[in-house]
Amino acid sequence: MARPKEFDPDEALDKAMHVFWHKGYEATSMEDLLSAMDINRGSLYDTFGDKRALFLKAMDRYCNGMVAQKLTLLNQPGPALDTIRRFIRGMLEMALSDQTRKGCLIANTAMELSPHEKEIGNRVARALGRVEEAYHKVLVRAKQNGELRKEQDPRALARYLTGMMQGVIVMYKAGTPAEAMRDIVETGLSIFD
Amino acid sequence: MARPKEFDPDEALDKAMHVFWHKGYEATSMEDLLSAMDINRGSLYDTFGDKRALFLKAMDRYCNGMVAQKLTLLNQPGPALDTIRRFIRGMLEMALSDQTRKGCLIANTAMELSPHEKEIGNRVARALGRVEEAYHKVLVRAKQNGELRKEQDPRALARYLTGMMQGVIVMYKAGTPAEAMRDIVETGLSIFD
DNA sequence: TCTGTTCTTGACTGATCATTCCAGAACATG
DNA sequence: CATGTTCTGGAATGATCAGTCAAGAACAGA
Repeated sequence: MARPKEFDPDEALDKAMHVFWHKGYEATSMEDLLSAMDINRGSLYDTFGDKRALFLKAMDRYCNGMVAQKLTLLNQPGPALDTIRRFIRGMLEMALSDQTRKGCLIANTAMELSPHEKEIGNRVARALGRVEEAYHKVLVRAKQNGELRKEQDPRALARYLTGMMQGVIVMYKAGTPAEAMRDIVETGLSIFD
Repeated sequence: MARPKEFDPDEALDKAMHVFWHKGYEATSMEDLLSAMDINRGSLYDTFGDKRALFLKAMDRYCNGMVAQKLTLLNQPGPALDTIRRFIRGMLEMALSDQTRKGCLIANTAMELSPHEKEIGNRVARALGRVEEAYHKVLVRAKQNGELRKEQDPRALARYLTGMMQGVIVMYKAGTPAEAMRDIVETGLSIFD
């Protein structure tokens, strides 16, 4: 019974997410967000709250969108270890093809805000936990199928893969050449040989 | 032939380094730096230049101090792989004992600034290169001593260790429990078993 | 067409940002 | 003790920051 919004909130949030993803929280100004989202000040504050609230919504969107979608790739049928190898190599190639070097919003946020912002830190931890669980699930299957050695533990391996991929992100943001990046990933995966 | 400084520039730079290390570049204000360094505005600008110049000096101090010192541990005699294991476990325990979760200034800076600031990015890359070289040197010795399998390449392994440790830092900044951190490191090291 | 609600717009606020500048204090040299 | 240089302290700058607000536009329902 009133005037409808002239913009799509999901679309605007998506734009905001990409700005935070690219520049980080502190380095992003409301001006940056406004021009990227192409809406007005009042609309932004009315719809999303303040900068911090908008950032939390952007994180949620990232986790439920980008991350969740990628993790479904780990549910594919076939040999478990092959699925993992394919997944990790795919993530690397995707990263290498991004000229803007945005990396991963979760990793970026972990580094910038986790130690200082408890609520945000909790979300980061939860997101990383979801990643670990996704690896864990495939690795349990690998174990059952006899694809792992006796001393290899799915939980420890899941944590290892989670951590190693975060390292890949750091090296990639640091501008490491593709060849060195592939060395890291292939050597990391050689644990399954 | 004039009034001497009332403060020790090295000491002040060290304080500044710790602030940047703890809070990051953007989140650190000149006020933060002034109060931590316990000097006055004029003195800061006269001695170190502007914020960016101060940050570069802080980075250099970190690389030539903290990092270089740690890397000498990789030059110790004895079995090469044991040296690496000791080094990496030591780094982990050192990190876990830091309640402030500062992490590593190089990794923090890689994530915050490398993609956006070329000059800073170059320093990050150079620092990571030095780390890789330090690993490489020990790994070449390991190879010569027959501590590595035939298919294991010192260069790839050095890159792998460099990257994996960056991942450890991210996970640690994200607040990952010590137990999970040790899983990551021990699984990562199991590549040498 | 009229009414009521919500959205849009842009000016505005006060705080904080990095940086400059200058007056006076402090010291080494003559 | 006098002089010249450098350092100190703090006020002041203009830019930018996040966030507020009021006036008017736009639309849905009556």
